[in-house]
Amino acid sequence: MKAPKEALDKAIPKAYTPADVEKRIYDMWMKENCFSPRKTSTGKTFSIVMPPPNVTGNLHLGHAMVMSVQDSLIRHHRMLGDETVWVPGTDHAGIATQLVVENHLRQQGKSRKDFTREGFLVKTWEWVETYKKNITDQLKSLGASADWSRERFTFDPEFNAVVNKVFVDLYNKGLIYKDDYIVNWCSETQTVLSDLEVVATPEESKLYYIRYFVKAADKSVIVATTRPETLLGDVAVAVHPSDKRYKEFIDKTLILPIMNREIRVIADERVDMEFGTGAVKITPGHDPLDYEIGRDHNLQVISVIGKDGKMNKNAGKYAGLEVEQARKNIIEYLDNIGNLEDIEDTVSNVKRCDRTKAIVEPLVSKQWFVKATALAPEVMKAVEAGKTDFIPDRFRKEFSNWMEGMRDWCISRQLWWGHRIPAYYKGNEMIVSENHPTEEGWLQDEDVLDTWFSSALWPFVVFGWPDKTEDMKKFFPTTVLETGRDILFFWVSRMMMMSMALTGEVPFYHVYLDGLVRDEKNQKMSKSKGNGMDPAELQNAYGTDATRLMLLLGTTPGNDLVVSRQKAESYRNFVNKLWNASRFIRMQGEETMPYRELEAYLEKNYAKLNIAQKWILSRFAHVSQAVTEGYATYRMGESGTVLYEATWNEFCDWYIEISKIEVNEHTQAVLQYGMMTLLKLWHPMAPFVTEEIWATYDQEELIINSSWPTIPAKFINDEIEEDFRILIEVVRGIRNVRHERSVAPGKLIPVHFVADVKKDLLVQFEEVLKKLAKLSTMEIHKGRPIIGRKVALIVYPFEIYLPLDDMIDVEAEKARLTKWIAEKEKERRIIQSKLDNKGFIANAPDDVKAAQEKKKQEVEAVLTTMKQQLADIE
RNA sequence: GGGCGCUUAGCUCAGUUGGCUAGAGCAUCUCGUUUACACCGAGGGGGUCGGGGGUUCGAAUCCCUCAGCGCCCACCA
Repeated sequence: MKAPKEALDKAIPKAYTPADVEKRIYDMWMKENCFSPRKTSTGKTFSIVMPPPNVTGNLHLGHAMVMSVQDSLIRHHRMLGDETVWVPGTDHAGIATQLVVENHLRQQGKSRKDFTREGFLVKTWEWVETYKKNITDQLKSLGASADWSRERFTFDPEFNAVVNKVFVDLYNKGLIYKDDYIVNWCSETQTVLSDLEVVATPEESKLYYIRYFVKAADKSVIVATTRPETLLGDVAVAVHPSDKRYKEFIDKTLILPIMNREIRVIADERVDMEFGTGAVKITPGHDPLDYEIGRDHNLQVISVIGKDGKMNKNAGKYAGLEVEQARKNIIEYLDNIGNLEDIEDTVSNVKRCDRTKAIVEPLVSKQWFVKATALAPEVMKAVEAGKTDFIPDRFRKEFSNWMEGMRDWCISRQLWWGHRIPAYYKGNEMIVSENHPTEEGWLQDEDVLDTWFSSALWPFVVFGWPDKTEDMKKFFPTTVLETGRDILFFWVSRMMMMSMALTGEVPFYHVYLDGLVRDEKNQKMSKSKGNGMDPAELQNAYGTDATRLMLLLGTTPGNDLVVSRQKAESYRNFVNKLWNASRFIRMQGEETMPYRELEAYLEKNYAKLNIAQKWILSRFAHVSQAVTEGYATYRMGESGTVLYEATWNEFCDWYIEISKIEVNEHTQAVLQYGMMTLLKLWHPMAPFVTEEIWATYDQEELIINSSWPTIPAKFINDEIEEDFRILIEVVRGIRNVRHERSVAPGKLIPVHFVADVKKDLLVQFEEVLKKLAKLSTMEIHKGRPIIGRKVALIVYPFEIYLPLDDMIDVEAEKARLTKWIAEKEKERRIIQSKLDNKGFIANAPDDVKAAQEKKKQEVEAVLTTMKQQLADIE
């Protein structure tokens, strides 16, 4: 029943071309509704909420990695038979989106100010709609098997309603409040930022030493500052209470230069005696620490810098100047009046806006806050109790540390794009309400909420919370949250806080954190560096499956991943290998059987299978277990590596090659079963190519809907695996000798085996050995054959002699044997020393001891033979 | 200033609770037009697991220490 080879040859192209199949397959999955949860037999559920990408963002490789990991988990669990759901969506990304839209407007010569708030929002929604399509299309191109019927947007109207409700609830519970506080102000975006959105970087700057005189005395204190312009807002000078230098000054009154204001010297332990002069000027209006010290000492707050980044009316004659200019003028003036003592070069931490890189000015302002300090303890309790764990575990500690030291979370933003704060004002009255008050005269708060406020609700809002929906019951808490480690604090912590506060439960049982994606030079990829590799480009060049494999294999959770075109290429090659392996199989015969029937058939006929067939089935059983285990423990990188090796180095290199030599009535069944098993095991990671190949096997269902392999226990056969390993080594050994002796590739040579045990193995495998090792004749002896000059090698328990009379170089042979013996002797010594060690005998587990014992026997047998051989040759 | 991570073959990395003669891919060298695949096949070379010390019968794996690199947090003006 040989297949019409030429026909198939034409039908199945020699190389896999991803571009031809990916879109078609994805559309088919959509059409067949493959991504919705299905009620199944296991009774288990598996749910993931997709970290919503910024709606205006472009998908980069970091996203691609996160999505690939999630998709493979989802596909795996779907195949396991769990009721599986992956909820997709996008984030309205307040500040980022607003900046993008403003940029577009700028290119058209317009600015936000040319629009009314409503007009600007209309414009923004237009942009968002086009961007959203763009990003979801990219997600789909990656193969994301998310349930698109559930797609959400963090700023859709329903979401907005929930946000309002949550805000009101938390406000009523005192967990949201409005207060004056020193906040981070970005003068470029004209909004406050949370602590997390501010990055401090060391920058060169000057340290100015300024003298403040004591009132009505001939004494003075010198303070050091990097920001002399804030002097105008000074309300005190602080020293450490135990600083002997300043003991006499405490509670004395100083005259603030320029302003000639009377300020007091106070003592506070937060002052660092080592820094500068040990005396620090206190400006509660423009420094977080000063603000706290000021608060504790009941000091006044004087703001001298306005939200526009200019000196304000409190700055006297400097009012209206840019900060930089004011600084210059002030220093000049202080120098003139003799109060400037010194200027020193220094490096200080400058805080900049994470997004715009503009300098962030600390200033006091009335803002809305979430009382994170009250929410954090519940989260920490849950984490300590192990309700949520972290993969890898080290992030648990990092998370807890951060939670512990957290300050309240500033949630108001002076932006237009975002959930507007549901607070309303009339005169001095304020109400917080889900809906706009019906009476006349109430004006809504102008500010919007930090984007992360709504993202924090994502894991339950997408399931219909606050309603008690079926979905909530079934899918919440979600099984695992996977995301980049860079948003552990931004997002993960806030979801935890909100979830504990609102639902009383953790939002997810596992948090899986990815590392960062880096380029070949080990640099973090980013748009600003211009080294970002575009996933779409890689997908086009090498295929989506190859791109995914690159991101999934050889990685460990939490560790950064270096990507390169070279890597993508090698996975493209692998995908092609898979394709061709199947191509070969399909060229052998057109008949196929449903997977399960095939499995049952092989089980029934197991006894009649040959050794190679039993071997590969056993290997599949073990590999399948290892792959499954990898998924279960969130070590998919390992699953992939194991599979890769099994596919290429075992199935393709050995089994397929042997199947060409040793054909029996079960060959087709084993080949097809093996191939289909591989396809199933690969499907979660390489969905497109596996679905495409699967289709050639004429199965009753799509691979995406098929079940995860559970190889019959009957197929496990450790003894056969061991025997087969020996046969592989025999072949390798002979090939090695041939190569070393430059035996012409096609030349057949005779071989003699000495086999005192396991002779059957050689007999059974004779045909295959002859073909694989290019042997003319094969004789199997007991005891030692006498066949003249020969090359000897030993693959325990066999001795192998190749009578290459015309090619034997006696000296070379002696050298080879001597070297080999030396190596074996060394090995024997190591083993012997272990066995002689009474500690080893007493403490090592039995299987370790038995293995050493066995190895010793083997080594000794080998040594005896080789020494004989060496003597012979001489 | 605190906290964390990394250092294994030329490059990129695996290595689960200590039990190997330390693995893979890419690169490199030799050979090969065997009808699945040159996006291939066969064979080889290459590592005292960053240095030092310790625990142990046994350490790439656990502890201490030093060095280099990287990340996170923080109110040194």
